[in-house]
Amino acid sequence: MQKRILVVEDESSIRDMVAFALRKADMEPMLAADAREAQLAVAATVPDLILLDWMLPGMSGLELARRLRKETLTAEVPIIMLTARGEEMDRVNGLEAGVDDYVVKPFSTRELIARIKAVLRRSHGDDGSGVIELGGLKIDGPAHRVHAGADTIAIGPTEYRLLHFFMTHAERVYSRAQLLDHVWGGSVYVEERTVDVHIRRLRQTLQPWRLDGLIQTVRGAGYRFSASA
Amino acid sequence: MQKRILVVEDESSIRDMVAFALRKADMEPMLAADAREAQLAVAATVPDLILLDWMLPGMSGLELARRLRKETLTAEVPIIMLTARGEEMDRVNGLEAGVDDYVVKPFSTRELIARIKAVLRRSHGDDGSGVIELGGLKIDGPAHRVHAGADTIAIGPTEYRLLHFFMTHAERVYSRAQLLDHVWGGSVYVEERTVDVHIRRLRQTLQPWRLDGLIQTVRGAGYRFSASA
DNA sequence: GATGGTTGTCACGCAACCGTAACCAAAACC
DNA sequence: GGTTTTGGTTACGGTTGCGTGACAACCATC
Repeated sequence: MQKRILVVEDESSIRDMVAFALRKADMEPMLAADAREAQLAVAATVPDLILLDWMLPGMSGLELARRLRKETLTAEVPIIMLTARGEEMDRVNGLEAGVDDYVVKPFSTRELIARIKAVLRRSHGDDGSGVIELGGLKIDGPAHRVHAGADTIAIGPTEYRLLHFFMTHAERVYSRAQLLDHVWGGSVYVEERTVDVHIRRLRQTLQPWRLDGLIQTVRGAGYRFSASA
Repeated sequence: MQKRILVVEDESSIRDMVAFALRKADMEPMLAADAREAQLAVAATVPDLILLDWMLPGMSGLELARRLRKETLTAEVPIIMLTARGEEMDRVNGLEAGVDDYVVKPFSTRELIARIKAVLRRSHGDDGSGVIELGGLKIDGPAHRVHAGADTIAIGPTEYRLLHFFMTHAERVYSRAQLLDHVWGGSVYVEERTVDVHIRRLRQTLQPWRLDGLIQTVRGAGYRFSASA
């Protein structure tokens, strides 16, 4: 199925270049020059991924990312930010806003496409219905349910959000700080070790189905959900 | 290792400017004023990257790009095109001809060098997705994993950081002090000989896959990661 | 206001990991 | 051939990071 990519970029030459590269890679570009246009576009059709320039007229890309994350429609849509050299130090802020990846300008179109595909692959298993199945575990977004084979797994709210984040971002390591930002929402302050405890609880609820191995510890780095080994 | 960049540009002032910038960035310029000179130069020495002006006397840069793509010698060499403003609509044809990137005139030398480096990085196993493959070893940054073929290699935190640094800076010798700086982070003080021990440990973890030879000792200078022999 | 469930924090313990020193092997130098 | 320098290898004490169990605070429901 063709993926729809929303490109929010005020510089027309970059926008056109990206649009062409997307078409060539069999993806459908949606173009917007500023935050307002972006919001209109999103209201019309929800894209599969959003490509967001860091600097935009009116509202910064970061601010727009925050708002999109709060909207129900776009909360789950992955975001890739385009940053110029020297804006890199702000990655920290971006990760707090729930940005999935960064591409530093100047970039080659191949590099950009590779990143987009990587992010889409990560949120893969999601066929658009909101149901994801990975490693014998099935999470049903709309129904807010978790299944292992025929069984339904009883799971608490935080555990559910954590698991959902992991399954939409599989095969990638996230630090405690990143998990707090993505799952708890950057605004509240909680101890980093709290993540450990919830990881433990999640593993414990998955244990009866021998699925606790899906959540792996990467010493010194964080945690990873992985269906392989 | 010095990279050879073939510059095909009929305007001598631009050619000289680019040549100067390349030398400053530790790259070796090869100069050509038209398509014929370019083909002769390529026949003599295959460059690592080709910088091609859109407008050339005799044959258009685009046409030359197409021909170079068909030659076995140059089929894999990345191409960056230089286009004047207003020629932008033709990007479409360029991308179809297998051009890797564009730089629009007028450009700053800094931007040009940045683009060149980005494209070279990609042609060196780094496609921008954070996964690098060199000498039968694959390191996956986002997943924080190391692979040899189908196997996943278990590796400790410091070993991982060391390997990651080596693979992003292959074919170059680094002293113990430099490695401490880059891998440990300049702030903490540790003995230089500590590096030896971690090199040893890294070699040991790679040994079962006969990949320990990738890390070479350069007596009196330091260590080097090399995929070639 | 009692009950059951959920959440964040802490303290403890264990295993993995790290840095250092000491010793051994191999070059390089004279 | 002997000495010096450089790197390889090993063993070990100390530290750190993570898993775990316990617990108080909170919330909703009855």
